[in-house]
Amino acid sequence: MSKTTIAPKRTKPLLLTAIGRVERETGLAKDTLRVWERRYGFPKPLRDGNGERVYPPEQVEKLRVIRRLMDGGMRPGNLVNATLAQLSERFGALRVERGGRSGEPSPLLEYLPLIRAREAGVLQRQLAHDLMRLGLQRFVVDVVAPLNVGVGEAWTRGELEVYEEHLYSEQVQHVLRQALASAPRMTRAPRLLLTTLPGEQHQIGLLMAQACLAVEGAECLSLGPQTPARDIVLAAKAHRVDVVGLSFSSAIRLREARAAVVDLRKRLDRSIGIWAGGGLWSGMKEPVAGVTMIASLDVIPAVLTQWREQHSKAVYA
Amino acid sequence: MSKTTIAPKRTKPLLLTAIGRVERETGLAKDTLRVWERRYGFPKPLRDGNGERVYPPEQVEKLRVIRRLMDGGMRPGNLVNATLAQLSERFGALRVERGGRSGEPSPLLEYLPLIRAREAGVLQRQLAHDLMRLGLQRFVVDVVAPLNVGVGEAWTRGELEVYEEHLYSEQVQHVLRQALASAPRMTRAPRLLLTTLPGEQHQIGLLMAQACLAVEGAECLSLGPQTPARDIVLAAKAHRVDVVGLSFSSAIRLREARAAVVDLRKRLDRSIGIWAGGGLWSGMKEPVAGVTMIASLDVIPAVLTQWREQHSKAVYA
DNA sequence: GGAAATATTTGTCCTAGACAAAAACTTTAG
DNA sequence: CTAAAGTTTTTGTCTAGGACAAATATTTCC
Repeated sequence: MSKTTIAPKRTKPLLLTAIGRVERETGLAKDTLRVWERRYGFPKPLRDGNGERVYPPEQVEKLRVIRRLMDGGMRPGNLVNATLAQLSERFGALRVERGGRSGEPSPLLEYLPLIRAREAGVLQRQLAHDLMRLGLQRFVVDVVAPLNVGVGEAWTRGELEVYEEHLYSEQVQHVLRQALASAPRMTRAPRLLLTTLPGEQHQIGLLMAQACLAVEGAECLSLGPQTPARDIVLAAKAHRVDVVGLSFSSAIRLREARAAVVDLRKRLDRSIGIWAGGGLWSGMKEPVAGVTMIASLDVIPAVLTQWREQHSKAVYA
Repeated sequence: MSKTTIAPKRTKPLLLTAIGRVERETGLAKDTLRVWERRYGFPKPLRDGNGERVYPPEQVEKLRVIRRLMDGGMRPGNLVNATLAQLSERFGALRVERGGRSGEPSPLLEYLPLIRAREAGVLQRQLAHDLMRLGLQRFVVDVVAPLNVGVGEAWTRGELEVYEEHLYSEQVQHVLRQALASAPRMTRAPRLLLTTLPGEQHQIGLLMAQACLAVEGAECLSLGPQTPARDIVLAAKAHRVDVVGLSFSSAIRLREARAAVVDLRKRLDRSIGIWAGGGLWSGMKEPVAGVTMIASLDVIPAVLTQWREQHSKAVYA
């Protein structure tokens, strides 16, 4: 290189975002961003001195909105060439039926204002209060679970900001962990290893499951979120667990999740059960062989009972 | 298409892994995997019917080991053409000086056996005991922080499995959250918004910071990990915080972290401070303008005091 | 010894084409 | 009118090989 590089060589203009960063911020893969540009003409990033894409903030913002509408079930083809204003209007049209049954007195009505008002303290106290009132089991099933669905939907419809959802998660997690810590530690069978697969970040599903299981006396060992399949196999072996429990929020693609579970089933010793739970499976048709699907927290006690019956038979027969 | 597609079209052979999954499992980008194949001849995946790469498990395993050695500072060029056995030997040669000062009576000696023995219950009791004995502040600074570093190093050297580290994290998190819940909730200035940037998953750093800050009476609001810059800005505004606190483990590249912090500084109102903490910054030379770097939890009280002094001056002067 | 210049290594980005899975739409049968 | 079966469109992910700058290692010079 010559010595004429006195001028700063690559001072990226203020706030323009490279493709890698856009991928991280929007969750849209680099390949996807490029193919949209080719097909739909949006996004249309500027280019820096090296011919590399740089995205102005408005485009990143619009991508974010599109992503959100897509999470609600819309397809990009119709979205990319709409204006931001037009996109905002479409939030109302999002399908709401995700959870299924409605009409019940949802805790959402009570809690959503608290989340919206950003009253972290009040929110936490209300949660703690409901926990006291209902007991851990009912609190999880009747309050936290539907609340989660509701918050997810509200977010999808654009009624909540990301940070409001983050704050909510944090409070719920705090309350649940506290409750778990004070719950008596049982050591009845089955021994369970709880975790999520890589890509699934939501911890709350895991905590809810742990709570329901702990209440029923099962011995839980949680690895936290995102354990690679290989390490789940190793851990299950090392800790001699009877069952591996996996949690899936509905924020993940059904196909991928299915494939991952099938893969794990292949790698894991047949004597170890796999229980796959979470909102994701509620819409599923065909089950995976050798895997118990738990579409709702309600059925955990039944699944446990069944396991214990089968297992005691196997042992004493 | 003809109707001769009676034979199953694309039954992926058992346990072979497509490039997307390898990316998720090893953390190596698709581009990187392809460029290594071109340059070094490893990995050398098979091809499926469509000419797409499928990786056999041994290669994925080796990639995982390589990734681990690279996290310890080695470079791929020398690693990719070594056998698995040769790679194992190199774990011993990893640089150990990361933390800097050593020779202190490390809690690692006491705890590592517990983690290794997979005694979740004992581990948690020991942590709780030390918490009682030392108080939250000292517990965090003298036990959890060095323990974290030690566990990270042990993992890097191949002395711990991923699932052992996961289990450790989960226990520590539990104990810390419990302690935080029972700590009195102060409402003294400054108001802090705590979170991590996208890509930084480690929650423990965040919790440690929260603990140290809570002890000093600062009002903390944690959003949990991985809040996009845009949402940090919105949240800081909505909650009228004085300072945004960010935690960085050393598992992230310094350059990217720096860029992200600089970017946030640009977007955030100048009246709102940014405190960037975590193991990552201990090796840093030049600070970022307008950002307070907190290389160690020790200095949090001092930083708080300083902020309070400056701020009271500003208000009453 | 240490600083400066040079060389190598390495990750990320580029283009533009291909194809299969999923979704939407159309047709056919009961 | 519903349901199954077939067709078309939409969409994401994969491919190849080239390019380049940042990071790291090595040599040269004082």
